[in-house]
Amino acid sequence: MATLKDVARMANVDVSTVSRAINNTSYVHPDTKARILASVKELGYQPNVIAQSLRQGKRHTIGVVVPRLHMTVFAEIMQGIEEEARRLGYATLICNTEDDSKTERECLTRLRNGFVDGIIIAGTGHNGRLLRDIRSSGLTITQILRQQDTTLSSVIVNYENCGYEATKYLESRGCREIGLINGTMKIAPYQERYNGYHRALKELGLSETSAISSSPVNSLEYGYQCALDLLEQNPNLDAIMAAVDVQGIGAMRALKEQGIKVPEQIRLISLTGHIIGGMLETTMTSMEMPAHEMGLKAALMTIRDIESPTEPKTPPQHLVFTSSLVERESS
Amino acid sequence: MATLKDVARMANVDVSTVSRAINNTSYVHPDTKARILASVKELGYQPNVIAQSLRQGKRHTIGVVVPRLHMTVFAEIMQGIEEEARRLGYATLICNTEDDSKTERECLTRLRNGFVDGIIIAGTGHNGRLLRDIRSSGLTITQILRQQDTTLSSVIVNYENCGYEATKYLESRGCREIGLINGTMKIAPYQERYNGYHRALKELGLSETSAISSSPVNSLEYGYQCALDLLEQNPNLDAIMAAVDVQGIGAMRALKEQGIKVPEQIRLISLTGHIIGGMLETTMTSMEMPAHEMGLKAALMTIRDIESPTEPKTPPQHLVFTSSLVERESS
DNA sequence: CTGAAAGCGCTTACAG
DNA sequence: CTGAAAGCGCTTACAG
Repeated sequence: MATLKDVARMANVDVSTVSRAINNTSYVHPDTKARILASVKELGYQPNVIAQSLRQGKRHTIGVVVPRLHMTVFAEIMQGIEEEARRLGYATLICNTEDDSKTERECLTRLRNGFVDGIIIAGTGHNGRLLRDIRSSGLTITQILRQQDTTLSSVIVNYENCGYEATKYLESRGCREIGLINGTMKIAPYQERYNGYHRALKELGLSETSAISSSPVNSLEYGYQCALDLLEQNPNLDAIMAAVDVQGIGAMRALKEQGIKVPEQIRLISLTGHIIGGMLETTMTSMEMPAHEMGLKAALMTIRDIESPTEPKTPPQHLVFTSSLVERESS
Repeated sequence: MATLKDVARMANVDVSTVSRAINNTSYVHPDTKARILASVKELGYQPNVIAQSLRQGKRHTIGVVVPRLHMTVFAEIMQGIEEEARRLGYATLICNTEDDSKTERECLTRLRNGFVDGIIIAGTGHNGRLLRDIRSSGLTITQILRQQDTTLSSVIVNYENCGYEATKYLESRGCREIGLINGTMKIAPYQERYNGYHRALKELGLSETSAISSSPVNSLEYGYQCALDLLEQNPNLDAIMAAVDVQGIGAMRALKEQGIKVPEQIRLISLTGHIIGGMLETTMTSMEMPAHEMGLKAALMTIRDIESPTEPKTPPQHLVFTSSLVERESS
């Protein structure tokens, strides 16, 4: 790769002049500039972003740390983040943690040491200390979808309300034995969805049936397994709420194998719907969040904070969105 | 963030000694070392990888450029790549292009200028020149799944055979009017799947019915639209081959809406299956590739080449895998 | 065993 | 309008 020095030599000027000509950072005589740009072109010069970063202390890059992208709402959020970041001149680096706290720690450690100016994370909840350290070392951190720490900014959904509304909806459709497929309560959204479910049941005078399996939470198998568990726990089950879409898909398969008809015998609803719900053989009713917009907002908040000149950084901001019910065939 | 200098000052030694102590790069007196490590701990020192990279000319990072992760086989390949990279001490940065050549160019340009030592790419086919430039500037490039350029290494599947075998299989199940949902022929795998399909039809004396829509190739809508097109083109259609899973899911929905039974009236097969196929209401027969292993191999090839001391780099290597048929309910 | 110096490729006050 | 110098945070020959 050609460097500034090579260009300078070829154009017979100092490297500083080349830098100025390329970045339009101060006036350069048109003739000189022309000569320089010709050399740049001939050598195919490309600035080394690593050197720029080191020098400027800014990398115009944000890191995004998510549990999974595959078949989850994170894929949609990611698109929003990328779109907004691109618009504002930032690149994005994605890291998958598979909801493993050790992997997450590795990702965070790598990102903090110079790769990025800020981090958007849907965390495992196990690296709270590290996250606060990173924050206080000057990087911007925004929590997305999972608010594990109120001292850090966040863009989330009112999950409690989401679980509450879905339960009320099912009851209004005549269901009395409503089961919940959930995830570990250590992760905020799962805890809150459960709270909403619980509150609604109490108000309605209904009793609880819920399941948590041991497979990775965001998997089809998890939903499949949990659905079978629910059926065993409660033979009179007449509705299933799945925390996320993939669980719902797995549950649908389990019901099919048991010869149970959806929605005739059991109504099914996903609490975190995304695009696939409308394209299944039996389309799935779901609570849907404005994922794309949430991504946009998270990117905007993050970049604004990165570029804010105030020190210490601005206080944490919390943006709460609401999911809305999209009725389809499964309920 | 604390720097080497801070640690050096605190431990009363030179920065070079700190560097040596931390990296175990030469003997340091145990007492000095202890003092240094104590300071490191107290200051919470973390090396700045940007500075390390600039200095060493190596970043121990590979970039992965893919069209999409969401609901595609790339998600699975990605897991393989990440697993192997991690094992070998490399980090991975993912870039989504959404199969847009402009976005792809931006990603590549950003990555080349210092971010990574090598790139694994499933390309759009529109930046061949840029890729060769990057290659000749010293970065390792490995094509995954899409071999657009034989002068660059690749890890792919024998798509021609895949299309051929699937067609023969459907014929053996009694199908005579076999439709193909494909993607743009400019992308190698689509062209090759078509070739295999075509070859089989010719051998069997059957005629062609195929569809390409205008939505993004990897989308549910695309499959849905194409299925409707196929039905219109050929009222006697008795089988559909979808290039990828999401297309197959969309097609299944279209058939359901038309009141057509799968597999009784139309058999359905996906040429690029992954995990979701086994969890649908009607599980989907598909040709499956060893995606995880392909990811491992791509990462290994890439990192081996990065670390190979020979200059110019080793000649391109091509690894070809074969898909195998997994029979499920849809056929 | 450890320090002083050079340098990775840039940018940016400071002169002139 | 342009050059010379310093410095971002490291690593690594070179001395001693």
